Amino acid sequence: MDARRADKSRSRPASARERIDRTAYELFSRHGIRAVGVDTISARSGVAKMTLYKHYPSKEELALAFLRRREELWTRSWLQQEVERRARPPAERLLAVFDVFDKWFRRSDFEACAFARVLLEHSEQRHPVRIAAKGHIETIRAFLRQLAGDAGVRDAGGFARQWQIVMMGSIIAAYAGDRDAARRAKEIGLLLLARAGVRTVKGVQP
Amino acid sequence: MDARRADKSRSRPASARERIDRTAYELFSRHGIRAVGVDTISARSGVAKMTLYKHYPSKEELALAFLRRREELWTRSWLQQEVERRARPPAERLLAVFDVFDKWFRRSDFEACAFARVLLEHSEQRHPVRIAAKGHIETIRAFLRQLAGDAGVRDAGGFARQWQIVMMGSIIAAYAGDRDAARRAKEIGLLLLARAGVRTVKGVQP
DNA sequence: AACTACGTAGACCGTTCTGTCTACTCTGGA
DNA sequence: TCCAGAGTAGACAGAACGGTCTACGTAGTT
Repeated sequence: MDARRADKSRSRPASARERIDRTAYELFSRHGIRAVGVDTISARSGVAKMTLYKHYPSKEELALAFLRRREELWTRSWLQQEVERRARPPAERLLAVFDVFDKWFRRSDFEACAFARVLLEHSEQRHPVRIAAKGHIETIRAFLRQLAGDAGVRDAGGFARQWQIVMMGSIIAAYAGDRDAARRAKEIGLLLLARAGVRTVKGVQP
Repeated sequence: MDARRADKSRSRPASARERIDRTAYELFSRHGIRAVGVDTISARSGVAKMTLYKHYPSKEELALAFLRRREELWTRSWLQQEVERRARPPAERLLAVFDVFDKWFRRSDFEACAFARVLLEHSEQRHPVRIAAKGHIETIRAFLRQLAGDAGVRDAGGFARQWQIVMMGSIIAAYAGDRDAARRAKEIGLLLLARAGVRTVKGVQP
């Protein structure tokens, strides 16, 4: 078991669990939870259904695990990492969100925001999956609030909420076909920063 | 038949077709297309399934009819009407969108944007329902573009796209729990109008 | 009185859904 | 050598899905 952990990074054949997680991530990200059945995940991952249910007692648990993975891979390892790589000053980092989005929106496999999709998929207020999706959206906002605070914005909380409105709106717009949604959103971002009295090097591209 | 048409506005018992449309509207608006089965619509409307399939040859056709009805009731009879009722000058009308949204977001039965939900529900690019949802989003944007043009905005098309980004973002934010999303969005709207060089009576509330 | 248009109830079909069960195989230690 | 752990294939259950069919009821027209 320890040996198994040790060379996790090595090119060992992926464990059943990993294959389940990866496949669920791909399919749930792209199509949503409702649109993907466990049979499909079982087949596409090459893992027997019984094994899947040994790791996750229900589809709902699998969905929750998917959302956690989405936060790990999309929010943290991708969005935050990319933003921090592209700029140092917090205000520039906020703007960099839209540079990262710009590349994302132009990918042929652009899949939109999994958290928003899952949120809209579940209309029942107290549904665990909906609550989880809300939580992951809050995680993103906490990151924005941190940047806004570091940039010297007075009401960092309110600012972050406005920034996130622009972010989510641009994602839907892009999914509806507007390839330039990120550029338009960045312009709005510049207005928000200007009003907050934050100086920026107006538009640092990659 | 003519007699039936004549007193359509009278308090006659609703026809089967009307009951189907009304029920489909309520359920699809709130829960999405995938989450609602035809059996449920049949049962809740009190209309036999065969009658439903006599009016709509498939669930997909019913979904398309729902989207058309949503445009009729939500976009035109509600959003546009309310906006035009609340203000006369085009710039004020643009801002009024967020006053209307504010009331909407605070309703206990706030159901978010059906077009966005349906768009995210259908990942297949060429799916008729997805294409229709895109079209209805464009209809809303055409309304915004008209107002922006009337307000003297130079690039009315681009301006409308930015306005819609803020609108859609605020809807998702509200659905994720931010009751004040409309107020925040209106502030962004003021910035956009100011930058476009449009004078406004900063914040005319109902 | 007979015809037509519209609607009903409910059985039914084939498929897909989540979730369970059995019986078997492989592999890595003790 | 034997055993435990992990995984396999595939059948299966029970419900829900979209969609079809029959046989019947009823209201209005001619």
